[in-house]
Amino acid sequence: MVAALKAQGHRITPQRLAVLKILANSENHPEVEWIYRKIKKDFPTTSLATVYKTIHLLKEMREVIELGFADRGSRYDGNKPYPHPHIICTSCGAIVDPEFSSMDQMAREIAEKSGYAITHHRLDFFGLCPECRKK
Amino acid sequence: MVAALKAQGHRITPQRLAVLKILANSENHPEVEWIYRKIKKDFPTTSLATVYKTIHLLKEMREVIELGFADRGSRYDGNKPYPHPHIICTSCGAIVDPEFSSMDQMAREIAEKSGYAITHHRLDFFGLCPECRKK
DNA sequence: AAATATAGTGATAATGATTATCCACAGAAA
DNA sequence: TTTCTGTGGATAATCATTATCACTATATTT
Repeated sequence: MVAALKAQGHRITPQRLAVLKILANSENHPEVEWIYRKIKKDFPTTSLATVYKTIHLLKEMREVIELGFADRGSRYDGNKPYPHPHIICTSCGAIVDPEFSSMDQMAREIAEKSGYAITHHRLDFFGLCPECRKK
Repeated sequence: MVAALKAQGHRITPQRLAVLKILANSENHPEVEWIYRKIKKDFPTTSLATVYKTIHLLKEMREVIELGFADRGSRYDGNKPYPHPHIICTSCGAIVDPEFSSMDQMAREIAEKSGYAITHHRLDFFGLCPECRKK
């Protein structure tokens, strides 16, 4: 990630390094507030805005993926910065990465292996529609 | 839907009927503002809050599903109120329901049949984690 | 049909995550 | 050292959604 930042002409600041480390090392798909609190321990003067800016930067460079939700804050993943399924607890918000084989048995397998009680899912494909491709 | 509302002891008001009709008949996965504007033509005094309340109600009765986004308003589907994949234009926001067979070829098939240029996707499973199941 | 109880509506304030703004500062280049 | 641009910090602004609350409409009961 550091290399990617430098390559694009961005500076490596202590604050950025801190955000970056947390994103690269955490398995829990953290939210901004969580990252912010962790950073405050080492750099008490860090602003929340800086955390947002850094995440936004890494997101644009595709070093981090965002899991956006309408009813709560976004969650981030710097470990596997590419599309992959998630299991999300609708009660406590825990997020884990399931392993599975085919789409048909997917939900069943995921439920078994993860111990989650799957109630519903969401599968979205993003891209440009025919109209927008022309432009 | 009307039956479902009555069954749960809810009143059938003109405003609710209007929201309900729109949700049941539109193929475009409308957003709240769009629904609101359409309703204003027939019931100019309708409040935006009422639209939100009605949608929330239908969502709770599982008559409508919500596609929530972090960076824009939610979109709703009253035609197929059960989990199913979507193709979403990251430029204009157009949403369509693809048809496909297996997970492996899914993205490819969807791209071909829909004409979308798929760049990424999102597949989320929701449910209760082991901890929350105990409670 | 009138009365009553209560759910629903409308207007607006509040909320909360995220983004924009703006100024001061830091680090590289000259 | 001076300059120049990128970055950080603090806070205001934004925007979709929800909460609030007084008023109204609806369905039921009498």
